[in-house]
Amino acid sequence: MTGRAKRVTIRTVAEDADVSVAAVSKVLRNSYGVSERMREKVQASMQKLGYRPHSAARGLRGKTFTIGLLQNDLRNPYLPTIFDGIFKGLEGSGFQPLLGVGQSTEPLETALINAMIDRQMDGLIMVAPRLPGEKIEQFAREVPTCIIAHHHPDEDAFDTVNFDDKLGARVAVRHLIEQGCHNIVMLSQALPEPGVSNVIQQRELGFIEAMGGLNKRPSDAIVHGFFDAASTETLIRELLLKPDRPDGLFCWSDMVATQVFVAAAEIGLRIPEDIAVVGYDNTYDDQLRPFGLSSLNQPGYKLGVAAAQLLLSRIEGRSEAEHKVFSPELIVRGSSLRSDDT
Amino acid sequence: MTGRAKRVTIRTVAEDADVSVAAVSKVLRNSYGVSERMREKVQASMQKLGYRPHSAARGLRGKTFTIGLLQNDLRNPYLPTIFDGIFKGLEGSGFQPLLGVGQSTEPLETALINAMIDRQMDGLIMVAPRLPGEKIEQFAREVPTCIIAHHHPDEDAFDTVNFDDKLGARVAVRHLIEQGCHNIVMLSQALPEPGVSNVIQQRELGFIEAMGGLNKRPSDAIVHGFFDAASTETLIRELLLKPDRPDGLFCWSDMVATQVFVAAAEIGLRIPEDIAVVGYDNTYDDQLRPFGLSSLNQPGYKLGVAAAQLLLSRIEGRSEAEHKVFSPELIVRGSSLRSDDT
DNA sequence: TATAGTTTGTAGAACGTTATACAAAAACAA
DNA sequence: TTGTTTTTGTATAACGTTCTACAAACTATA
Repeated sequence: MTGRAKRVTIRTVAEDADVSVAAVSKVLRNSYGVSERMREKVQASMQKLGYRPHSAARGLRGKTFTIGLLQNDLRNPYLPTIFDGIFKGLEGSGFQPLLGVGQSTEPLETALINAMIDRQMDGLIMVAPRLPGEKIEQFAREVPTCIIAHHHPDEDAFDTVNFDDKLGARVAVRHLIEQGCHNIVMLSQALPEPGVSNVIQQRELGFIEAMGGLNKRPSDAIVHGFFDAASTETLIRELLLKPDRPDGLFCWSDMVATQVFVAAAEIGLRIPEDIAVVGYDNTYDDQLRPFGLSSLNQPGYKLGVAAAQLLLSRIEGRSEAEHKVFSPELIVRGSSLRSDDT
Repeated sequence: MTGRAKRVTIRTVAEDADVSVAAVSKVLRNSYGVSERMREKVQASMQKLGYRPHSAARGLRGKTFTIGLLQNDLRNPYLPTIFDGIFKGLEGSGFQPLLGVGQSTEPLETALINAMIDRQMDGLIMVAPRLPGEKIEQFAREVPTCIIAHHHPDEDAFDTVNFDDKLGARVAVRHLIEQGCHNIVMLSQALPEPGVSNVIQQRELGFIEAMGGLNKRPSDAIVHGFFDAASTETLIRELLLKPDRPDGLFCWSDMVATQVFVAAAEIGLRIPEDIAVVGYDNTYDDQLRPFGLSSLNQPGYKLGVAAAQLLLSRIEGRSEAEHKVFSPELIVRGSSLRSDDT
């Protein structure tokens, strides 16, 4: 009954406004050489017919006005703040962001980025990609690219936006030392493929630097969790039950920090008296307030806005790379604050 | 230095394999009329040159092999389970899922869906859309569509996949009554635009049904929270501090339920002794175990897989609508379990 | 009034596919 | 052999845009 209506194309508009197809296209892209009278006539027709440009067709020639966003972990509560920033930064630019989920493996990530390039997207923002630098560089040569949360300070094929992860780790360690911790351990995460560009690796490096003064082999002071929560939990339990269990724990993310809370409670260890805990990302601001988790605040929103702006300017033609680095800030709460009178 | 390499097209392949463009296209779509010898020759060339079809170009004629996913709330921890299911269900189909974020307002959602249609996507899966039924129906006539978590049992323009939300609410209320609660309140959420298709509304309806026997006006028994966490928190506090505060709370989602935990702890109310709490979605399985939140389990994974399959079959040509409804299951934990010996 | 701009509009090739219509070759039947 | 099918491969018109070249109509200048 309701016959699939024929799409309104640039041609339909041209006929309706009684001008050439080329004219309509010009109006659309507001390029040089259209009289006021014509512009109005054409715009009226577009309005009337409800014309919307067909981006697949556009893609064949020029832009698709689409930005590809690469994300790996839908569950990480830190990431939405980044996306909020990206959306904000893209608002009003006419570019439509679309998100692809890489599921944390290199082949899937590669396939996804290829898919985006095949769909002729105009720019890419990757959040914490798993891909090695050379691969990203290769892609970046095909399409304007901006990377969030992956350190490539010397790269010139693409832009990066980061918080200073080394600094964050150093600040955390210093704080734990000030609180009287002697046996500080970092709860990190095993990387599928290690590389200094990785945010976690950077935090490890900062941790090692800051621990330089302590008499402990760094390798012993870093424990690597896993990607799935269950195995990480076992690991945490083991760590907390060891005879020489740590009295200070620096967690690579708030997510694992909450797991520590759970495990500690079940084992009967007090936080911060028995173990002081510092997390990372300052998520869970509302939801887990009673835990009072100390954490490094690094508003993802900032990253997102900056990335969007960089990408837009690159699409506009900029070709020298820019690398933005923001500084995280330690928010001290109950989980690491011991009364100074011991 | 590294000149942007020219893209390998179907034409390049044709030349390399020394056949016609049409032939390559046929191989690509494995359509009728290709000899074994030719198929091999062409595939070898494609392999050698690393050919990848250009979907923007494809879109101009036929399919783009892209599925649009509509999501509204990146922060809801329940949704990733749905997406896992969708990804799984789409795996190996050759369709690439891409996610758009609607940000919970109707105009943005409409714009987003239009953007997807303009990009010539082959199918749409919308998760808990804000759009009214007629609008969805309109879109569904342009492109195969499947809706998750929105009840439209009589619709025939698109498919739906849901858990039975009324049932879940009824089960929750019955359980609370069995646990001796007399003053049961539902903590719901204000809807931007109400409609029975909405999941939350359905839960309210189920709640009212089950409360039928109790001597309280339903309108008093349902409290509506807000979209932002902060205002909802204030509301919860007020509710818990009222002289006739509830002794049983049915929360529309685990997210608000955790807020209740926080507020109760700060006010000094015990769960479940003072208030029994039942949540919805059974998220936070790992992370909040110590809270022991009773909740309605409704694995999103199932929804996702089913939706993907329905969509694929619709793309294949099915035209009669299908409406799948699964049953949620109450998982009883400490937050609502009172020892029976009073 | 010529001549040289400048402004306004149009034709039409191109982008990388798909798919229809058809020609050529091979296989079969009489 | 001759005709009839069937198989295999090709030429080419779309699809909806963009954009370069160019023609036509004005304006300004000499």
